[in-house]
Amino acid sequence: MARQGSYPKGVAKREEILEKALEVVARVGYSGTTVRQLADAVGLTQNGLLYYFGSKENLFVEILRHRDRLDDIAYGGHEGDSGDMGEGMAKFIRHNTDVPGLVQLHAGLTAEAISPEHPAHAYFQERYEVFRARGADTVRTLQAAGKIPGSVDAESLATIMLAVVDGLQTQWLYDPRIDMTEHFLRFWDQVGKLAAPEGISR
Amino acid sequence: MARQGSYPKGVAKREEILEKALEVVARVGYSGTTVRQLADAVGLTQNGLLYYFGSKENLFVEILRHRDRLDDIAYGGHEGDSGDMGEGMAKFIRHNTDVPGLVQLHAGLTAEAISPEHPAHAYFQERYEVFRARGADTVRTLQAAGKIPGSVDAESLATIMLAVVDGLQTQWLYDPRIDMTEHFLRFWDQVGKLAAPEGISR
DNA sequence: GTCTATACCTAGATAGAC
DNA sequence: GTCTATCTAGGTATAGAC
Repeated sequence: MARQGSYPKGVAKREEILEKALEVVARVGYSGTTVRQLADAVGLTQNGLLYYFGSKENLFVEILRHRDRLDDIAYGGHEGDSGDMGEGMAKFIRHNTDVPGLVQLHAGLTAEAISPEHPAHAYFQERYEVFRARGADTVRTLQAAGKIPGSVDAESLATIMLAVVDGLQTQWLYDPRIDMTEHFLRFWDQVGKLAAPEGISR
Repeated sequence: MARQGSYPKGVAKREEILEKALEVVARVGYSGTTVRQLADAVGLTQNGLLYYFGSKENLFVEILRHRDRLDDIAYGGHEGDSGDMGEGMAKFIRHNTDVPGLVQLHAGLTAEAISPEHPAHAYFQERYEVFRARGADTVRTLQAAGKIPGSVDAESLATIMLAVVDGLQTQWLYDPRIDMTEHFLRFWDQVGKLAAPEGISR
């Protein structure tokens, strides 16, 4: 079907829209942003823009996917460095502090897409699953290395960690004085202490 | 100004609307619910309903306040029983499992009301503050009783606990197989273990 | 004080011209 | 690939009946 975007111009415009949209969302906030505003920002009419993404929701999902790709490169922390799981997460959180618009978009869409019919539902559902699975894997690696006790349930810890990150972001959005990174590190510290309580090794 | 609702009939109708709205939201979901549907459910026109609450958002905030009052009575856990902080929370979470519509409403509005201009913003902001303060107080009580080490920052633990609850709810909304209560209890268990690591008291 | 009817506005989506 | 025109849905404001 010769997918749209196969022509250089279209591809470039798509990119431009993604970039600008991010800027606008960052400034205006997610719920406040309308398609028209975004269209204005790139010199298109509403429908000129929708031609590229089909719908508002689709555009926003694309923004998040775009971010995921970038983050995955920057903070992926795939191979090897699982010893620094906490520090990797902390870096990621710290980075998020600089892009409140994105965080708001993420939080907003997450909530909106809870109904299974929502166009963005699959994206988030899958994202949660992937992150939980990855997290659990890393935890198991840490357990094998003796950094986390084997008694801890890997899936559960991964789930809780994700919850902490999500939850802290919400609170931060309501009160930017809240230091997400610090709170997360305190949480992670406690997890670490479980392995080596009060300097007693066993 | 002779506030509306000073007449018995109005008061009763308000109650009825609140109840029915809850039912509808529970069934249709938050984002799917329209004012017209709610109006139909209580045998009013759209504007007949809006007469009572002014706007859609206002109505929803009222629903949440209403729930807060009920929950506060049922799971408030104010005086004395702070020793069971975790169990109290767990009960609350377990209860939420039975009212997914409410949880969805809460999650949806929380995200939507992040912009400071949103009519529900103040409600959530204040709620977070109150819950953090209350939680921190309880933590301090537990510390005084030696159930949590003094080295833990009470505010931080309260913040994290709130985050865990919020975050678990989101994941649960995306996948009801996730056992929020169990995950929360695991989390809380670990907190407890910090005080008595591996049976070593100090 | 309680409620209806009407009219209005915003915002997203669709169809078809260019 | 982009625009104009048009449609629809849903929330809101106002006037006034009961």
